[in-house]
Amino acid sequence: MPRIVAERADALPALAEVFREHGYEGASLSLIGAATGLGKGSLYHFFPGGKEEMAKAVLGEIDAWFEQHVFATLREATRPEEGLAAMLDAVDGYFRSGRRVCLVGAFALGDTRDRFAREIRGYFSRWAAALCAALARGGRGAAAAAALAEEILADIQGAIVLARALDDPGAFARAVTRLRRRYEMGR
Amino acid sequence: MPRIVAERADALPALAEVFREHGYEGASLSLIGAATGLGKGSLYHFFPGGKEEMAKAVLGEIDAWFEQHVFATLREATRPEEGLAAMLDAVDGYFRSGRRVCLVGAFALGDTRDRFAREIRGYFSRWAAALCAALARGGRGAAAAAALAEEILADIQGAIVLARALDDPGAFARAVTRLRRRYEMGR
DNA sequence: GCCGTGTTGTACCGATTAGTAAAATAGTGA
DNA sequence: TCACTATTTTACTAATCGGTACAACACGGC
Repeated sequence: MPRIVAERADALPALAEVFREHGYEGASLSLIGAATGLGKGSLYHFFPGGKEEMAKAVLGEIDAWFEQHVFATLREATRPEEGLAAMLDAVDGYFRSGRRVCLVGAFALGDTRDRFAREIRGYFSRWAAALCAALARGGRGAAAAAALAEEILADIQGAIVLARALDDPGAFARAVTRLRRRYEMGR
Repeated sequence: MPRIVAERADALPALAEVFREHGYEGASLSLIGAATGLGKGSLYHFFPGGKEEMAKAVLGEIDAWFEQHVFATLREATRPEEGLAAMLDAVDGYFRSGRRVCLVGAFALGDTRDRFAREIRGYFSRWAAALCAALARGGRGAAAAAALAEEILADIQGAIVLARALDDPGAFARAVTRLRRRYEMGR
């Protein structure tokens, strides 16, 4: 089995960047080819399902990253506040302190949502569930924890929108420190 | 001057809906034609600048609507809490209680932002400014008012993302009531 | 009725789209 | 070296893209 350097997974980061910047429809095969350095032949060799399979693979990798670095941390932290602080650190890093967009959120706003409804809903609902559980372990009632989890997620996603709209990453950074302070996870 | 039924402004609502659902790139002229009932000839007669002019017109109308129903209300309300309550009512109605997306926010997340950077930034910065002023008149310090205004905007935009992602308009409705309660504007 | 202007339908342009097919290349195990 | 297979290049669809040009149409003033 010829195993050169090329791996399907190697193309995923560049692929993700293209979808993030141009959206699903806007990510043309020529843009994808330029970003990944792969010709159409290679792309369809690795992703026989075309663009849809590429986007699904990207969503899968994003999901796995959050599962590992965010959801698991939230679930496993001995003290819930530590889990929340770790989540904010990971999120701040992942979204490049407001300079990077949430691909899942961007997909959710457009008509692309219907195509990847399962993946999008899974990402956010598992994030909300992990966050909710951590808040509940922190002593809050089930209802309050659920409401708070939703508010925190909305704050993060909204801050990304705002940072892009105002062209001011600071809007995202301020949201993160605001969240850190509110739940007394200051650093 | 022949003044039939057709007015350029008559096409704007349908036009806005197409851009909202499909994004700027995804809003093809055939989709636009189907939604407005106008052929290409008519569209380019009313909007010689093509899609870009159509989108600018839509953004302008949205801006005017918010200026009239949200920003002005925030500025003119005798008691600031009334202005905030009126804003939440207007926003809840405009976004169809979470079943409708914010076109400006959706544009901000994609590469369409660069094309309409001025309009997008203006919309959000004027909204933030009006909200900030109302909060300041309510007795908060300048810095606290600015931070709070940003948080409220992020909460609204993030709730729209969440509602779409989870396919649950309730996520938006809960955010609105949450905001109403927090600032004691219950109804 | 006619004229002029505002509106619309239609044919067309070159460019680009996603995707297919197959020939050519390159690396690996024997 | 050879055979086998993974990978890549290339050429090619058929459809659609945004946009242009222009002829046909509809209406109001006269």
